[in-house]
Amino acid sequence: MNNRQVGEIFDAMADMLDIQGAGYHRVRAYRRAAENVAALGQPLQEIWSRGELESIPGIGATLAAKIDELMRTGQLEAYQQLRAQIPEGVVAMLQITGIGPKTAARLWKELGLESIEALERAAEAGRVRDLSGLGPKTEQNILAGIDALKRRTGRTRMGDAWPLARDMLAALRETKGVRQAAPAGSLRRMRETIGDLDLLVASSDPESVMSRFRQLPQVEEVLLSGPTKTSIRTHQGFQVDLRVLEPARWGTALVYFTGSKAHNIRLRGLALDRGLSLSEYALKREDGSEILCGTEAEVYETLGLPFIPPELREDRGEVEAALAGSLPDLVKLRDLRGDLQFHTTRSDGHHTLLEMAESAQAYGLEYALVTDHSHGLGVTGGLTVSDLQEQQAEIAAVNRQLGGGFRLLAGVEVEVRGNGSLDLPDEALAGLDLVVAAVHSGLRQSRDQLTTRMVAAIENPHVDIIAHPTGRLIGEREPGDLELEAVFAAAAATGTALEVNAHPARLDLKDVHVRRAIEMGVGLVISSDAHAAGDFQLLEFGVATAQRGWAAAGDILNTRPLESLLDWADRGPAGHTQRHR
DNA sequence: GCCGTTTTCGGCCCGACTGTTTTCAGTCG
Repeated sequence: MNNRQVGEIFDAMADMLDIQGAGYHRVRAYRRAAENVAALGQPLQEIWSRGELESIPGIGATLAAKIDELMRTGQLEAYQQLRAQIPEGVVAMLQITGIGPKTAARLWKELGLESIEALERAAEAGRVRDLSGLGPKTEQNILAGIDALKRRTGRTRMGDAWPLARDMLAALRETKGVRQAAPAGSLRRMRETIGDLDLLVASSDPESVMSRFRQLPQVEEVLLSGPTKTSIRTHQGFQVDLRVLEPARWGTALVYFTGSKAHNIRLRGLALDRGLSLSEYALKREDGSEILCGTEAEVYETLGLPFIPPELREDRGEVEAALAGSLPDLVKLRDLRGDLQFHTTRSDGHHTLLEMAESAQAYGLEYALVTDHSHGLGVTGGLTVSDLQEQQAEIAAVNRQLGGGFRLLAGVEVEVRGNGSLDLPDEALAGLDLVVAAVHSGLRQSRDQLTTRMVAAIENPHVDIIAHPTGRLIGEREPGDLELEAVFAAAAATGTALEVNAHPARLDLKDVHVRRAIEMGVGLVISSDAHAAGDFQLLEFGVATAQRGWAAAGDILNTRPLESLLDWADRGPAGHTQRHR
């Protein structure tokens, strides 16, 4: 029973309790527990075996007992009972926009509808309007919502949502009266996937902004539109919400719409402690007078807090840290001096070594490590020992050509074979500046097998960095079944670094694992995994992921100057012996 | 169901929009 499974059970229980009409706060307690379990970054099972479940925020005696039951028996009586009482299809109705727990319960109990399909037939037949309080419009909205649900492909990757947000905001900025325009919501917090896109605009002429927004070429359908809020659906079925407000209220609005919801609730609690009420419009005193905040910093300051970066706003301890003055000094994009994974046309990259080096230099990097695939990864036509030697000569030539201020480093992304050995000989690896090792095949191995294999790679004295440790592809492929605690322990013991792969499809390690790895003393690197000259910009996503994992510059090895990085890697035998003690 | 320099009970964030109502419930974020 892993963290994800427990979280899903608590979330499902929250849905079912909600339909049953359980109290709002009880339902919220289950949802909060689900979120906090998902945010742990370490196995719930280990916390359970140490008897420390109640140390998890939002887990009290009752929920701890439920987790205990799940861990011991793999079952949960209370969950089974709920499932027996409420048809699965009724719970599924909650996914339809516009249908909440109250409506779902009534459709089920009063119309006998037990699935989305049955609901669709009833709505088409005009039977839904028979319920008091539901009319023809609601019926049409339900049908539109079912249609949207069928087309919905789940959450969108951060890397796909950003271009859409940038395009729409650029268009809105051209509208008269606009002072500020920014993304908000999970996109601004740089979550790996985005549900709906939230945009925020400050303008003296809201109606012009709304009008422009409704007419953007990306818009397929206007879902709702009022003076301050408009929601649309794009042709791809992606929902975008726009809020427009007056510039003087920008700070409170940006805090509010950036969220997370859980973070906002904490801020509101702090406001109440100070006799204030916080909304998206202002902080309000008890006498009704308003404190307007034009910046986010003013909002936090009024609450007695330092500025909390959006990437931390998940109610994962950032409010406590802010109160204690112990917020981390997060790593910034500009702290990165180099990149430690990119590819060229020698394997599966699209540009030559020189083109990639020039792009890396133009991007502002001081060094970059070439890491074409080794030959074991057949699909990419990877490097043999002699290819690697040829490339080293080429690297020297490019370094001479580019001159000072930038240094290309010799490396490889060597394949970790099924048994944990590497598919290049020691002699070939010894001549490189840094060696990156990765698993690309056999990710479906058993937990024991995969973990043993990964630990073997980590303990290999030639290996400096493990690339994309879990192998996941967001929305496409589940991570390998790894015992990450063992991987982190091995990495910390040997001084082998783990990668935070910046590609938006990977983001691997992910945020909560970054945080756990740092706690365990693991050194990290942020790498672009660039396959084309423009891909160094992806580093931004890797930095954001590290920030979400509370990483400071000191936790990230490629923030170091070249000399210091090479000292760490120390290719000499003594250095390795020392580091792999 | 959680939680506590308001501590074992009584709180638990705040507001917009819609559809259906004659003043508001439900949903959403």
